Amino acid sequence: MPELPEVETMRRDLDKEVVGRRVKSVEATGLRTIRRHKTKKNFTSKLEGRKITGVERKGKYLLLKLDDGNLLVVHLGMSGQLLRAKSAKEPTLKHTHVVLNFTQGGQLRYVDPRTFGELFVTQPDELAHEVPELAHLGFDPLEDVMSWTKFGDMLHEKKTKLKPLLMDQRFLAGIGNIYADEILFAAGLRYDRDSNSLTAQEIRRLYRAMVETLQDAIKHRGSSLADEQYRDIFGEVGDFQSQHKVYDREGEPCRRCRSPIARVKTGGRSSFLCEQCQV
DNA sequence: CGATCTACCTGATGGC
DNA sequence: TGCCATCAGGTAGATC
Repeated sequence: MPELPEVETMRRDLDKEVVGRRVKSVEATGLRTIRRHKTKKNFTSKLEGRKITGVERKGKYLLLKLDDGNLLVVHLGMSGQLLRAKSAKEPTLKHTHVVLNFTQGGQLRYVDPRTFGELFVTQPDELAHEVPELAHLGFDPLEDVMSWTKFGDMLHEKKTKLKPLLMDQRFLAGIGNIYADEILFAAGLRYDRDSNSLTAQEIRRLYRAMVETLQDAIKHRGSSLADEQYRDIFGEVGDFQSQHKVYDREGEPCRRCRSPIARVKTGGRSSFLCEQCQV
């Protein structure tokens, strides 16, 4: 579910809402969400008594810094939500797997119906060998400065289709199925273009489309689709879906040329595009 | 190496 | 009303 804009929206709100708070106690229901820890106690004991000192994001991962130097790593998978509760009395949603109780009152809850997401506590210097998928993340399109010419060199080094490359977290960190389609439309490029076939102008357009689309989506607090499964930490839906040019718009007129948006299946997932505007 | 499939899960939706 | 198939913002691992 959540891609870079949704995770960044949550990061900014968490920075205001939970940084400076101390964890009094932790409730973990079941082991699946905290599967990197062998026991519940092994997870909860690393959080209890700790103060949260900062919140960072790497790609789609949230990293909550603790005052003992450790990190609480959160990956939301397809259906994970972090929700700020002002008190324990607020009704608990089904599929609530982890609850952090703060000393000053209030909670942070992790809810995840499909349980693809996970939480774990680790030491920063052990990230590299304990969490290879995080250590091997590609560059973050908003955090890491890169010239479009360097970006072009990286595209030319790969011999793969454009969309899978944009979504490859080891190449670029944070882009998923929605934003890959939106970025490709904004750049006027098809999902199945060979990454080493782009002209200098197309590379520049793609780089610009990537940065602008992601920034725009953050301004709109991310995308919530029909099921409204993406919610921010206050339980509110995002607004960027109203700005989508192609994603989930099969058969609707292209906002640029009026021809119907097409939907194709590739690699088991849907891609949306305008056959006229994307070449 | 790249492309494609499978598995991990629950829940919503649509056809019959 | 129910039953079944299909689909969903992610990722890793197997296979060809």
